[in-house]
Amino acid sequence: MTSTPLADPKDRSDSLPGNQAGKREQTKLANRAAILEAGRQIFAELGYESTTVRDIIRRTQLASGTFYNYFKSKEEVFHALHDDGVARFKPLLRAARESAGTDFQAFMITAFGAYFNFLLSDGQIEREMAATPEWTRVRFDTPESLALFDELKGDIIAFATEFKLDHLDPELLTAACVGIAQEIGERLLRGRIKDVDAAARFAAYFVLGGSQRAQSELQT
Amino acid sequence: MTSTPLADPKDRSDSLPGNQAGKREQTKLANRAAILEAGRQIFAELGYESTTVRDIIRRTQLASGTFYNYFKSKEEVFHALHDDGVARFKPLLRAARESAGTDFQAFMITAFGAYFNFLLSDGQIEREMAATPEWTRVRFDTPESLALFDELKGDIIAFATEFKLDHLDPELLTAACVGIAQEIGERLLRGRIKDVDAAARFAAYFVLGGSQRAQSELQT
DNA sequence: AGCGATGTTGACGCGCTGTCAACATTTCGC
DNA sequence: GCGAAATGTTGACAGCGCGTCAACATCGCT
Repeated sequence: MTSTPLADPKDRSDSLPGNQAGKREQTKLANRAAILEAGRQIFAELGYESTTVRDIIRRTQLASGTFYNYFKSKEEVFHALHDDGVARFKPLLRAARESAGTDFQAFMITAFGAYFNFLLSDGQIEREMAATPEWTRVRFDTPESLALFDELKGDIIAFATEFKLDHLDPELLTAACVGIAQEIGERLLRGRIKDVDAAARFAAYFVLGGSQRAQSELQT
Repeated sequence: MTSTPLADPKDRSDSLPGNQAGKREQTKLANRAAILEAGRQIFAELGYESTTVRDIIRRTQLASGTFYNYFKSKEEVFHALHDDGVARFKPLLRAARESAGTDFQAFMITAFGAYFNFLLSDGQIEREMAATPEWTRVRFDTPESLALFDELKGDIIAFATEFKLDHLDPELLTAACVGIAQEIGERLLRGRIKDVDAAARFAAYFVLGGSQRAQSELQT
């Protein structure tokens, strides 16, 4: 990086109304957005495995080489889209925590419900499964989603402390919650399970009862 | 080029009296086995995504075209290996059911324990994860594994009936068990969780308590 | 031995990948 | 404004994996 010390390099935005950034900056944003949008569509149409970088770039006005100015591979596009989803879901989880206060049960019901509804309505990438052969799945754990898991783990630890579930490994507890959410969520997406609210309540009570039972049995 | 014939042509093993199957049949078996074994190795070394059909066939003595006489794609090889694993695990699950009799708790502990130990010792393909970047997973639901799920679902239904858990959707219950097993199993494989037996007991008690709680709360 | 059946071989055409030199546009000092 | 440098775009290209297929080798049977 050449650190151009002469004059402020990027201060072209001199309080001009409407003129937000340099043209270069604008098209960069636009191109990136175009690639992401094209990727979203193609992944939903062809599934992750079958789509190629060419498929994505062909849906835009850009040349093939340009793709690599923005992403290293289709995987990176998928990651970006996935992280987008995580970012959209995060506030929902936080809302669940805040509205629940210290009520573990309320938290669980709201959180599972939020996740399942999110999958069905907003989970743009997750729909990719619909185009994917029944038997294949690709799943990514981006730093972004790991951060979400950690946040969830924090919540779970807080409640576990509150309810004196002190014999439970938070790692195991979080894993169980995530696994349940994943597996039921997938069946909801595939239409193998229909009733979203019932599923959320089931999952929530399952976790509650499971935690208590594990706690009492694992006293040592 | 190495004009190495596959099985040396001069091997007139027909002198052996106990030679039952035709030579054709034998080499077919041998070739298939060679491809599968090569696939097992390569998948473990490179991970599913990065390995190519060429990588697999290159590790054998066969020509590239021959691969397609046995499998349509690397995916099909992976499926076969996966089904192999399922077939090896199935008896363990059955043993768990039989040794447990009508004891739901014993069944769950044994079953989870069997699965986790299987993953760590025998789960040949699942090791593929070790070579896979931290954040990518590919998972397959072959007919074979779906059959296993169904068998498990049958067991769960039986116990649910026995214990009058009649308000629980078996689909949800099975999904929860599978999700827990998957997620904890993965953490075991990645070394994020260490104690296998503790994990099995946790999972078992979690399912027991979860089922009961969900049953009593979902009375309507 | 001889002949059809069956399996193997590797070269081929195709499409995708990632790169790069040539080109176009923007930015900035003057 | 103007010209040069910085920055971004383009599409052609070499490399490689894919799946096919005609030629070939081997087997099984009479």
